[in-house]
Amino acid sequence: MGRRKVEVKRIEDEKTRQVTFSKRRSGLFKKARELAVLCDVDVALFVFSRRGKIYEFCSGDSLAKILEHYRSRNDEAAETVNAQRDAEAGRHLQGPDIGQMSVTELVQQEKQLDDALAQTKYRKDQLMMESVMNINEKSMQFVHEEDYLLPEENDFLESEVKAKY
Amino acid sequence: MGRRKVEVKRIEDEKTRQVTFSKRRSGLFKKARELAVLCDVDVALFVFSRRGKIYEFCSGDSLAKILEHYRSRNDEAAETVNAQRDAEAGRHLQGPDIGQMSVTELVQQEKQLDDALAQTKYRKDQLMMESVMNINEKSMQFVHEEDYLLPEENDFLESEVKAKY
DNA sequence: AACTATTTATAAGA
DNA sequence: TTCTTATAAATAGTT
Repeated sequence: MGRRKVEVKRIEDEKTRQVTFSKRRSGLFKKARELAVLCDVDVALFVFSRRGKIYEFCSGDSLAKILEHYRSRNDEAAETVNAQRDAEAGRHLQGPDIGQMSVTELVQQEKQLDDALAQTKYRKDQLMMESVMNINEKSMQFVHEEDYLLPEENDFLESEVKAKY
Repeated sequence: MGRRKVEVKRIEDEKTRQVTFSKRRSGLFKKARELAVLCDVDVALFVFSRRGKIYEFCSGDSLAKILEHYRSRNDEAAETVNAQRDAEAGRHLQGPDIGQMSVTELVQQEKQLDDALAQTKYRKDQLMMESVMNINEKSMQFVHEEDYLLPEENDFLESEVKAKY
């Protein structure tokens, strides 16, 4: 949005970077406030400059109130998850108590869960695709294979299969 | 930015509000990321929908590390313990072998991982926000971006604020 | 979920 | 730094 289109990568020229920081920071806070007001939601925004300045925006209530609200919801979610885990008799995910973990640990845990989830989904899709292919081989032999070589048809098949589960 | 100029006040029509929320939320997160990248600063953004869903953006892991460091700077022993636990984090999520599971089991596992992931994110966000609050409390001054609407005063406030961390 | 008329943000320049 | 302005980007209402 300016005289020229700009690539999204670190601005090397310090003066330009500083000016851009100032302008865009203002714009970002303005938009954060607008989102909060227009859509009646809570927004918390923090920007930490390299020199250690902190710029903060918190919609409406104080951050403390938002956090309190957030905490109660979190606790509810925790109860649900814990109850489920107890019911499962520890069959699967025996991790450390999340409540005791540091931010760094939680970030790491989040990555691992993301990985595990991706692997699980991949394996699940793999199995399901195998099943579908078996069905096709056994009951749909009248279909010409060339039909599936068309990109559109292929994409269609893939997405439909995934969408069902 | 649209067919009409829009007043910055709560959108009463629910459907419109929902659509606007979706659009503007995307835009806000995009701009948050751009600011972080272009200006090489840390940004943390939390949006809480009315239905309790949380959308968060944090630039890199660097912010988590900054916050974590800040949290534990008064407790060197804690850092050591945390580091040890970090190293061991990978051992905690020992589930059954995915390769041996059926589709049904995989679906169940996926749900559990989803839950665990959600829980982890909640807790991470909670801790991050607590950390930010601690920083704000300890640095006696910070920028109130609520004052954004008063450009002159905002500039005055902004000029000399520095956080200690 | 796309489209497009407009408004808004902002990169350069003064 | 502040203002100006050409241009890019976001988005409100529409389909």
